Amino acid sequence: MREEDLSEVRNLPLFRNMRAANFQTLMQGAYSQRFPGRLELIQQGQRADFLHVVVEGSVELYADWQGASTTMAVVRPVGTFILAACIRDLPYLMSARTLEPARVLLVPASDLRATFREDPEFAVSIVGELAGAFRSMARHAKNLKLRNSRERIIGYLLEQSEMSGGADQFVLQVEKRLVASYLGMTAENFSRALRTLEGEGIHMKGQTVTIIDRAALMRACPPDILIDGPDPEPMSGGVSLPGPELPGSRQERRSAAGQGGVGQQFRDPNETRPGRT
Amino acid sequence: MREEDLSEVRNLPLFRNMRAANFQTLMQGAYSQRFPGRLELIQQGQRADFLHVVVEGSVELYADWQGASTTMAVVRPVGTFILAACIRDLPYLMSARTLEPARVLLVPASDLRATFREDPEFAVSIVGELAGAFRSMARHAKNLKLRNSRERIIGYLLEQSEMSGGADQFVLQVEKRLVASYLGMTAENFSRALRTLEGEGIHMKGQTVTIIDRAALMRACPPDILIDGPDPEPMSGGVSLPGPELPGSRQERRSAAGQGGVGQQFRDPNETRPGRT
DNA sequence: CGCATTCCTTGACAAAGATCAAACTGAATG
DNA sequence: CATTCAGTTTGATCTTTGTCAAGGAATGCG
Repeated sequence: MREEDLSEVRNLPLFRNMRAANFQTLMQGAYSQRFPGRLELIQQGQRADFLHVVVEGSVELYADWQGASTTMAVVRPVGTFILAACIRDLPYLMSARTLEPARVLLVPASDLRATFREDPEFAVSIVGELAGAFRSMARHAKNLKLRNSRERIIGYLLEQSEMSGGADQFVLQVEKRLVASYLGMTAENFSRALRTLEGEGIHMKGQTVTIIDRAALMRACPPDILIDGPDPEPMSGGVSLPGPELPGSRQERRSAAGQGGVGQQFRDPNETRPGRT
Repeated sequence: MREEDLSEVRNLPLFRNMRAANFQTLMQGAYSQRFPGRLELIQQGQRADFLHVVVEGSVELYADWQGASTTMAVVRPVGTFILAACIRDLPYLMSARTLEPARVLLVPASDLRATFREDPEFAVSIVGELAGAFRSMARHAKNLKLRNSRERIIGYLLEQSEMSGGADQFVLQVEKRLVASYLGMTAENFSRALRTLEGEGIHMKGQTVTIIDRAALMRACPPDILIDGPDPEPMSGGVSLPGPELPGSRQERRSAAGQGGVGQQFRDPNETRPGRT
């Protein structure tokens, strides 16, 4: 594995604080591998033998049942996935495929578990990572259950804007169909909903989103750090879509777990009207 | 705290394997508290100061946004909740309220984190618990995204049957409205859907469910261990509804964590019983 | 016991979302 | 530069699900 990649991995929240010797041991058992685009890396139901770390490219996590399929997350450098399955030594609940050519670091799950007992700092990192992944998934479920499709779209776009440092214009990082699937709707519905958002605060041209009337959008879907936020200390773990890039910076890539959201406020927890569900 | 309760707690997957001395220390900082029914224990957005262990009664985890509200889980003895928030020292993503009078053990999050570094076995338990909670939440999201309401209901009932040891008749453990909310639909829709399932494999009388035609149900919603199953080694963490009881055993209560279906027994005779409160 | 809640059910209706088919777009390719 | 192909958009239509309103059943309490 290349030095540079090693140091990137070493800087992951997951590996950052462990003892150098243990990191070295872990990495000796690991290996880095290149994959072409659109290749299935793992299938749901398989056993978890390796923790996966995306070093380059991007990987989609998805799930299917009875012919239906849904995107659960996209992981970009440097993010990890299927940590939970490795820890528990159980079958994956999701499948993974590359969206584009990618390089992935594979860390044997057995080494992972062994090192966990050896190195308290590593254990702390692992548990923090997992807790973050849990919270991300909880947010995902809340989003699906508490908002309708229109609101989820607005929430997503505002979140993307937030991740672009609050910019009013940014570029979607993934295909719309994939965003639609992630947000739990059909591509057609997503398209139509975007259409109706034109003139209500959003302008779209290709993959470029422009926020015209932020206030109106926030009225239509008040952001909530208990749904939209990333947690303050970003975790990888691949439970969200990647952040956007600003228009005209095509090759600049950040971690999907990346930037923390600012400027979002709590809602008053006391106002509870009859629920939607 | 009562001896008996302590030993129950000691037998939780989370505390079972830790060193006796550490368990004792943890429990010394902890305290047990009684709450009346329908009382809000924690509100989403609050800071996580204590890990909660339900010793008696039952607790609902729910979330709301803009007046809408949805049930995320119900925790019964002996199950834990909000572990992830404690680990990360971040605000809860969910609120919790008692459904009935309950007794809850409160373990200071700081003690939890300290003990984590001290005791590798405890660390292993924590991470296992969290990994399980993550997977449960992932299942929940998959269920919502890949199945329609009718299928989710069938899946739920088949799962409940499974938890009753495959019995064809069992009693719902929680109000239907709550099940409906958990499954991501309105109570009205739930009621109607159940109605149409009469004569298609299900018979309902009050809270008692009878499975008439299991094969038909499994055709309508093929069970999938990557959605419905509990993981082999059951975790608590409160990310599912509790298991049913067989008709005519009203007072027999099992752990919500015991989603793992059958045969989870407590009572491990080699026991330490730490002190006070 | 009867009243008051709370939960559950039902009906009529409206809205949201899915499906199917077809056309359009834009980038990659020969 | 035409072709191709995946992705996107659009329209028409249908299904699913939510909403509102009201009645019924069960339960707890005075």
